[in-house]
Amino acid sequence: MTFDSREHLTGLLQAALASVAPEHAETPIHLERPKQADHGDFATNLPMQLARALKLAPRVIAERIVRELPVSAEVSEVSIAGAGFINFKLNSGAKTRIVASVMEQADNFGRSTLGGNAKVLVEFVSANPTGPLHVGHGRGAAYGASLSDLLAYAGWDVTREYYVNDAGRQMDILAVSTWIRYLDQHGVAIDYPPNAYQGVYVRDMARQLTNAHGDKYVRAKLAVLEGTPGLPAADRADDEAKAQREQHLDALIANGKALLAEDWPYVHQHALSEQLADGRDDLNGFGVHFQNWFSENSLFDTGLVKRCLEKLDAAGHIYEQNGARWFRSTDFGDEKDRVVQRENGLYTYFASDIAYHLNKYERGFDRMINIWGADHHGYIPRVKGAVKALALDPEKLDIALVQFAVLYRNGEKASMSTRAGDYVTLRALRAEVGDDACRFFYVLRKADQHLDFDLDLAKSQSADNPVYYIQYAHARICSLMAQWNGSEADLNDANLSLLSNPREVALTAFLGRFPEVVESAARDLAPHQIAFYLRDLAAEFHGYYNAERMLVDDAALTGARLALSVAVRQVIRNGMRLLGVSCPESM
RNA sequence: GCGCCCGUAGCUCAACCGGAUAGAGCAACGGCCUUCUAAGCCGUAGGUUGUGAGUUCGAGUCUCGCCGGGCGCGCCA
Repeated sequence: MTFDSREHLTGLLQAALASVAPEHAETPIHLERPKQADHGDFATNLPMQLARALKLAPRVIAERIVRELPVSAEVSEVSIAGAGFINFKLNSGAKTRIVASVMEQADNFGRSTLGGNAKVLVEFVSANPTGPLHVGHGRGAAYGASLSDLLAYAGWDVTREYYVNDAGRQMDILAVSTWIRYLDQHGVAIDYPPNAYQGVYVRDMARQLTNAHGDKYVRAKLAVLEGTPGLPAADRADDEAKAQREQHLDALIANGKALLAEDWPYVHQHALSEQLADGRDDLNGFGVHFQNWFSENSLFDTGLVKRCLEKLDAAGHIYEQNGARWFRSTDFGDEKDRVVQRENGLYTYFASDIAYHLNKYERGFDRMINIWGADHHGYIPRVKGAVKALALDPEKLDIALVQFAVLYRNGEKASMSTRAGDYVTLRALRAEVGDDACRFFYVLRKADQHLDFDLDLAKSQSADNPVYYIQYAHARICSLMAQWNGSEADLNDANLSLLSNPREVALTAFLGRFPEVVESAARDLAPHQIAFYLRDLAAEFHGYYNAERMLVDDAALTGARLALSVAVRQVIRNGMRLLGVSCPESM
């Protein structure tokens, strides 16, 4: 197994180092895979790292290290090159062994213990349950799910969590939106506020209310509108008009709460659970699953928000000003202090978020990863600040930002306007391009890069589409196996030494990289590395397939080549599973 | 204005935490199907890594300035 090869070479180098420069024996050995094949299978820049400390030319150090290198049967050639690299070539046995390893470890090939079974919480999506998920949430979902699966594969104990913003004004707006639609359906025509939720799903929920409880929630128009400032002209976009619209909406909410009294929570709850169920259904269909749906309201119910602020207060980080209570986040690197409790007594979103993070720490995770939309980056200092103020370890908290995804159709941007309610939903995107292409395209870019999502390309069943390219390699191998008149188990005894042509050697080396890619991707929180690796692996296989015939008269050679092919298929499966993309057996 | 992120082939993006000659895929051009799936393969062309300095054996990668783009700067969430 190549991983052993890496460790093996490290051991040889450490031994040589101990004798050449005992005082620097602890220097970390960095082994890399050279880009160029003639630079060998592995290379180290160790001599260059030592050059300054030893005050010697790198090549001189390289010569001394090579002289002291223990003899190894695994290594066929050691050379000094460039400014002071030491290049290693492995013997062919060491390389083809990887094929047997893949077959033996099967679904577990590439699995790592890097995470040391540490408990990590990955929180993602966490969209307000006020309407269907859109394509921006989709990227967070795809990234979070793949990252979680990747971390689990790399040895972490992963918990996937969705933070449900079920408290606060946005939920009230959804409830009042539903109620106004409901009233309209019962002949009580209220001008629909432009800042209420516009989507057709609001009407659907209103109808559901009627189906369940008839006209129970109908109230007189005058009562509903009582005390509201009214709506300014629709074409006014000045600050005064905007403020008035907000006041109008808040007054409608207040009236709703008063008029419906104990029935208001029902309407509120109905809207919440409908939207939550819709989102959950959507995500499940997308292959995105959560262990926890964490309610923001529960933080108030259990008194944690209060306790949390008391704790901060006791530590002297809270003060009062203008009737509100402020957290002195500037003491912890934020650019200004932040309100945690408003003049009207209500807690801000930030207050419950502090409590949420305290709760995460109290649950005993070794590490927490928040996946946020990049537009929230300004929020990082205050959350980190709150964590520090609570005397918790900020190093345990990682915040991964996901940039926007912009859809392109026929070369033009697709509309993403939330206000008009005509934005592209995740569900619509999934239906249009399919879950496989969707998941793959979302993670084909580094998360912190803007993503141009080309709908036409994702849909195209052509060579241009990288999803099919990889799936096709997998299907080809399945097809080969179906046509071969042998049993797969026999491949375990294949004579791998027959895999000697350059393409075969290159392909086996490529398979050996997979565990390294898994670790690197996990370390960098970068599942896109898996996607790139798989595409390159598929390319390597397609090239091999076109150059050599697999099913030949020579049974031994056929066996060796099919063993290699099956190993490729296995690695494709393992990688695609991390990305949540299927591997059809035929296309 | 201040803060964070980003500028790599015509386009979309990689580049193993500072390494060797910066790599893929589209698009362009030229080849390969009477044999295992042409959703494929082979080849050609395409670059002063936005720009100017600095750090050192060595910079796409680190530091600073400038230019250009995105986002954020609520008692919203």
